[in-house]
Formats: sequence, C-alpha cells, structure tokens
Amino acid sequence: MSWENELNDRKKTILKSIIDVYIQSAQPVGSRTIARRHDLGLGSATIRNEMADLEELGYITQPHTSAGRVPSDKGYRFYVDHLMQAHQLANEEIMRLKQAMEDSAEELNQLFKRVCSIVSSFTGYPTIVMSPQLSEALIKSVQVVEIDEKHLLVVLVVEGGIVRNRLVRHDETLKEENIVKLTNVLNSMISGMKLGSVLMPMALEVMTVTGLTEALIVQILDAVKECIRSVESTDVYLDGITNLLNYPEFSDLIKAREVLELLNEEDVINSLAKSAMRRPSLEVRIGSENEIGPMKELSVVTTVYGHKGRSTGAIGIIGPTRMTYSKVVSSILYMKDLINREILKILNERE
Amino acid sequence: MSWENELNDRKKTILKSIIDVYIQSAQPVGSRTIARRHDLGLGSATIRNEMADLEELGYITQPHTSAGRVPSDKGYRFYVDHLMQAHQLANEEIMRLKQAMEDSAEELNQLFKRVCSIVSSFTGYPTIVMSPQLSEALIKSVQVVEIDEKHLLVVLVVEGGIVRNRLVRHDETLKEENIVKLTNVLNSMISGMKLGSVLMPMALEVMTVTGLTEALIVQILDAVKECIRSVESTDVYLDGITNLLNYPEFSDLIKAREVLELLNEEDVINSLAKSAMRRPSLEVRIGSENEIGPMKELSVVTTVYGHKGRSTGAIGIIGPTRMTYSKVVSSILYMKDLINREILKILNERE
DNA sequence: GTTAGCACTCTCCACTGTTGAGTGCTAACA
DNA sequence: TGTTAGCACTCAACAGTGGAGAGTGCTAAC
Repeated sequence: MSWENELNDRKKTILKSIIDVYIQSAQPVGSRTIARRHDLGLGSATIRNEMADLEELGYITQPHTSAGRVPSDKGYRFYVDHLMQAHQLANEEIMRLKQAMEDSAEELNQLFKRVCSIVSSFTGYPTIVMSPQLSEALIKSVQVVEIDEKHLLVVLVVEGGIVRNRLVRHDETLKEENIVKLTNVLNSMISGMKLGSVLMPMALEVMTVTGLTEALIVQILDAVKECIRSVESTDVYLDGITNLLNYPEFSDLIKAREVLELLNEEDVINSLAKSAMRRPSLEVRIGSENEIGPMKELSVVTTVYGHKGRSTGAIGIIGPTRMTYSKVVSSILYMKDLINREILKILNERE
Repeated sequence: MSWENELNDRKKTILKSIIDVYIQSAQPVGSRTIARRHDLGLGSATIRNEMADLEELGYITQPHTSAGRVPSDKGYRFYVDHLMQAHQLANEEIMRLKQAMEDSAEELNQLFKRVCSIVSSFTGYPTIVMSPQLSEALIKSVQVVEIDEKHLLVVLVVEGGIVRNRLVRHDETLKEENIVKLTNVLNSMISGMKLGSVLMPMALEVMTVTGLTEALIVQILDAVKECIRSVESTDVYLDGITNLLNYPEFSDLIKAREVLELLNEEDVINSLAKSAMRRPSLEVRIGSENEIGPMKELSVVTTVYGHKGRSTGAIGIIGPTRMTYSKVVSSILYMKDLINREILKILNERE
C-alpha cells in the first residue's frame, strides 16, 4: 500500500498517542493533552501542526471546530496494522481465564457457552462463539433400533462422540433379522464417509437386500439425512450484549436500542459468524468495513479455532470502533488456544 | 379483604379512568383530563376531591405537588382484580396469532422458541417460555446398543417421542447376548415408571443376571440417570428483551441497563419461570409484589399450560407496572390454548 | 353534594451569558 | 527551516432566569 509511507515517525507516534488516549477516555483529544502526557519533547503548537496534517490525510477528524481530534476508521486501521503494541496478558489475567475454564464441561455445547460468557465478561464486550462446522467429520456408524412394535429409532454416530437420533413411526410388522440387515447395509454404505459428502443409497437398492417396504426405507433414509443435517448445522452462542450499554458511545438511547436490536437479530449474528469462518486466522473489521448498515459504528474482531482444517469454528468480539484492540486481540488468541486444548481433551476422553 | 368496600362506585370509575389513561399515556393524569375524556357528568373539581381521597387510601400517588396522579401498585392490583375489562382480541389479531403458529415446527423446542417470539412481538413485551416439567412422564423404553468394540450407546425413550442418549466407553470384550440381556433387564425394571420417581436397580442385581462386570454396569446406570436428568431438566426461552427500551419508564439509561442486565441473568429468569409453575392458572404479579429487588418496577403475568396435571410448562410476560394488563392477559390465555393444541398435534403424530 | 374561581406550586423550555478547552495563524526564535 | 509562544476565535457545556402551562387545594357560592 502506497500510503504506508505517507507518515513519518513523528506523525506515527502522535497518531498512536491520540488513539491510545481516545480509547481510554472516549473524549476528543487535544494537542495539549498529547504534549503533556507523553513527553515527546514537543510543544503543543507543533503537535497542532502535525495534527492538522493527520486530519488532512484522513487519519483523524474533528467533531466540530475547536474540539479535539477523534480517530477515523482509517486511523484505527493504521493503528491496528502498524502501531498497536501487543498487550501482554498479566499473569493474574491468564490465571483468571484458565481458572474460569477449569471446572469444565463434558459436553461440547456447554464448553462453547462457557467460553462465550468468559470472553465477554473478561473483555467487557459482547461475544459470539460459533460451534465447529463438521462437514469434514467422519461418520462412525448408523444403527436402527426397534423401540416397540410401532417405532424404530435411527441413531447416527459421528467421530468425536457426537450422536443424533430420530424416531420413525410405522405400521408394519418387522422381523428382527431384517432390521439387522438394514443396519448392516446402511453401515457398509455410509459409515466412514464425510458428513458433507455422503451419497445416500437409493431406496430400491436397500429394498432388495433387506426385504423391507419402500415406504419404510424412504422414511428411514430421511431420518438419517435429518440426523446428518442436524450435526452439520452449527450453533451460535452470544453473550454480554448489554455490556455495550457501559460505553458512552451508546449513551444515546436511540442508538443503543438500534444496536441492541441488531445484535438480537439471529440473521445478523449468523451472517457475522459465517463471514468470520471464511477468513484467515485473525481478522479485525473496523467500523465502515462492516457491510451491515447500523454496524458501521462497531468493530468486530474474529478468529477461527479448530484442528487440521476440519471441524473449525469461530469466536468474535464486538465493540465500539473505540475498542481496546490490543487487549481484545491477545485475549481472543489466547482463548482460541484454550478452546483447542479443551476440545482435544473432550474428544480424547470419548474416542 | 376488608378494603374491597372502601371504594364507592364513583371512586372505582374514576380510578379505572385514571389507570386506563395512564397506561396509554405514561403521563401523570390530572382531574381535567378525566372530567373531559369520560363524560361522567362531573366537574373537574369534584374529581379533584375524589382523587385526593384515592390518594389518601393509597391507590394513586403524586410525583410532586401540582402534577397529575399516577397509579400505585395497590391501584394496579385493584384494577387487575376488579376493574379491568376483558380485552376482546380482534379477529385480525386472532388471525395474526394463528397464522404465526401455522407453519409450525415438528420439534417441541422449536415450538417453544416460536411461541416465545410470537408472544413478545405481539404484546411488545419480553416473554419467557418454559418447556414442560416432565417428571410425571412415563419411560417407554431403554436400549443399549453396541456402536463399535469400545463404545456402547445408551438410549432412553420417553413418551411423547422424546429421546436421549449417552455414549459409554469401555475396554471389555462383550458378547452380544449379554447386551440383549442387559437391555431386557433394564426395561423390565424401569420402563413404565415415571421419570421423577425411577428407582434405579442396584448394580449387583443387574450383574448376576447379565454376567457383565460391575464397573461397566455402574457406567451404564449412570448414563441412564443422566439421560433421565436431561429429559427432566426444563429449558427456558426468552425473547424480546429490547422491547423494554421502547417504554418511557426506561428512557433513563441507568435504569434501562439495570433491567436489561437483570433479564440477562439466567438465575433470575429461571427462578421467575419456576415460581410461575407453582401458581394456579393465571397470575399477575405487580411491581413490589416481586421478590427480587430491581424487579420492583416491573410486572409479570404468568400462566401454565399443559395437560392432565403432568407435563406442564409456563409462559410469562414481563413489562413495566404500567402494562396493558387486559391485552396481555387475554393474549397469554389465548396462546396457552394454542400451545396446548399444538403440543397434542406433535405428540399424536409421534405416538 | 357539586362546582366555579383563584392563588399557589412545580416542571419544562427557551434564552442568556460565562467558562474552558481547543484550534489556526502569525510572528519571533534557534 | 523547524519549533514555539501568543493571540483571537469557535464551540460545547453549564448554570441562571423567567415565562408558559398544567395541575392542585381551598373557599365560597349554588
């Protein structure tokens, strides 16, 4: 990018100072504040000149004549890409996170819910956690079990100890050996395949082998399909929305309501989560870089977790553009590791 | 109650008018408004006198000298118990509700989620729906299925087509006949019992019949217990919290945040739902009648749905004390019927 | 028992002047 | 040539001020 060079070192330092201060105070920051707070050995007038330049280049803006300066989205972008110092999580912070994960869940969805609440309470921002996309996971087995004369239960087991089932109601009289045959056929045809690319057998095919009626077989195949769909579909967890109300940018009730309603829309959250999945490991989307209209005053930090390409999910943190990016980024990366470890633990206990 | 008689008819009429107007306007209502709006054939001065009485009796209060009057909790209570007119749902309203339920779900939990969102968007208030308490439901069967050499799947089927399962990992070599025996034993011992009062068999007992090791049997019994617990545990759905921000009583951001945070606490919602279950068919709890501190400015309308004493859940609507009680009450009662019908439908399709 | 009239109270709002923070520009300085 | 002190100017925020409007309680008359 050409504009990486349009700032000399002094301008960079000043820009960084402005943003650091503004992230803390949420107040437009003036030249004097910078001159005093950080001893750059410069007078306020000099800084004023530099700030005028920075404004012309679009890194900061003035809410009105004779107010201080406020970072623009472009300013934040530069800050995130080049200026931000990695936030070292303090030991006690690390302890806090670890400890919160300690008395952990055995269920995966409990884990995600927990993570969501930990992250949001730790960072103070609303947090989304998306459970892994499992279309790459392998099917371990399919079982058809007779519950009573009128009901069969179809059970699908996927690696990682994930189980789904579906009841099938019917009016036929069945022999046990037929059901055993059915289970065997189904297993030979789809177990070991990836969830996302299962080729369901034809009903006729199964019919000749098992001697069951077509109607019943269709029902059972549908049940299997539904089980597969249900495993594939990802869950989205959301926590800490009301945290936003703590930040002065939302002290306007109208705006606050707008944003809260936005985050309550399932569609919005889903699309947010999905778009996070498409990205590389870490992404920071700042203000107007978001597609959705009313999100133009928010920033979203996302990362993906998971193993070896398959079974990856996402975490996202939402905040005002004036976000403590450095802390958020380091927390989200740290949590990602914790999740990965925890998932391995749960899976290993099961395999 | 003795105080039912302390109001003559005219006072009752005036009180009703005050509350009706206040519910609409959220503004303290003055004597002139009442005198004009409802032609009671009384001058404003007369009404002023009556209002002074009502205030002394505690039915209304004055925010400050020379403002109009505002209903007190006691006033609302009297209104709900004696004055409120049943709100006739308009035909179009009924259609709207029915239609929203139309393209219905096959899954129970989808149903509850849907209901929750319908009610909250229809009434304009946050709504809680609590899935049925199933401790009275009967166990239909238990199955133990071999998934592979190292895993058994325990499946619990409860009436109404509810199925839960648990994976059990083990390191033993099993004969198929042993597993069949186990399934039979378990079934003969607990199927047909009520979820809430299952007497789990002793491990030793099962051991002698099936020839399996004690360790494995303990694992399996635990799995069954967990399945039972999981069915028994009720889910709570919540929707439409941000609706509250539309009401002027929460235009104070501090108060708004307090309330929103309150409704985001799982404990609060759970205890709210639970206490609803203990009550008779319909309950209106007004302001200070709520135990929880910050809820003293909110009212809660709850009812229970369900059949024949077993499998009952609850619906609750939360709003400011200035709530459109009549509309809320009639909607909640109507929805209760719709839910009952819908549940029957889902269950019948399954049985 | 009801009501018109009146004095009184209190909120709300618009208007005002003051204060303080911050800017841009210019001229002087190193 | 880059830096800085000084100055005039701008604007938001705040506290007072005063009138308008809504509502009350009381009293006296009907």
